[in-house]
Amino acid sequence: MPELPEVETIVSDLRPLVDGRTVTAVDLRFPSIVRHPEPEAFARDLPGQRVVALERRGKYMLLRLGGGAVLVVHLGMTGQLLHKQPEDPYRPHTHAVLSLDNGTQLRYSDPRRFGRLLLGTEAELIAARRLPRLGPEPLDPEFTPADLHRRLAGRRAPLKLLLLDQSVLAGVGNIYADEACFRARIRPDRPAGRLSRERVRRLHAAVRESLLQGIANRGSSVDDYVDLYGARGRQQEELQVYGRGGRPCFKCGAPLTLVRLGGRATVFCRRCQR
DNA sequence: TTAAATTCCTGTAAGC
DNA sequence: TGCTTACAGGAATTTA
Repeated sequence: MPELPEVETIVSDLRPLVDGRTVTAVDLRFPSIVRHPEPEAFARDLPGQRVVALERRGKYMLLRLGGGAVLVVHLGMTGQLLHKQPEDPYRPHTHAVLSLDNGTQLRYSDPRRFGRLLLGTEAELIAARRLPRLGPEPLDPEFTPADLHRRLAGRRAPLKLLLLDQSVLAGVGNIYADEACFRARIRPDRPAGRLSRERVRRLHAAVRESLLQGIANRGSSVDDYVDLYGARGRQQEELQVYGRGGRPCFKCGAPLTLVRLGGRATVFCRRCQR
């Protein structure tokens, strides 16, 4: 699943390849992957536009265009953005192909189609409710333990569900939420608003460390995630709890507990996390 | 405002 | 072997 570290890996690889390039053609092979504007307008308006900056916001990729609009890519669960030559064979479920003025292509494929492409100014996309208001960037130096404490205060939902809530914190998904809770030694089913300042401070550090380790390892390839070139990340080899329900905790040896929180598989260690 | 449930979608794996 | 079924989950939407 592409979460913050996976999207960050793609954006930083994509930057030197696409920054300054102009989109010359758009081929929508599955038009409804475009959620804004109408696919016809998307395919008509994007060609001729030059990419002037690439950013990541939460799990969203933002390609800023010369005209003031932004091309937004969200990978959903199984989305892949691949950098290809025109003669390379298409992989299945390739929904959109963007040709660039250096002769290369960006291809978007997504079997489950939970991902999306958007085009417009940020104000327009927010007004159209296509871009949600996102919480702070966890790796922003200005994001402090006090900020996190304030955002969790008064909330009775399980901690894990708030870590997954993109309006509370942007970019954390199921993998890094479980990993951060383990690293912080906090049970993911604890009511979020009941955590002491000390525990929130630990959680704040744990979230950042988990994400930074993921970036350093070029992401977790537990399912379909690959980078721009189709290569897998290495972070899945470092995961302590995600996907390991019933298997022994690497730290204490006790079998890890698998529960369901908000419909999400959640794994933690009853002995190490309290 | 918050929280929980539902929906979308298909490849994969488990079970019979 | 071949079929059916359950499961994976990000985020929008709906309901309470």
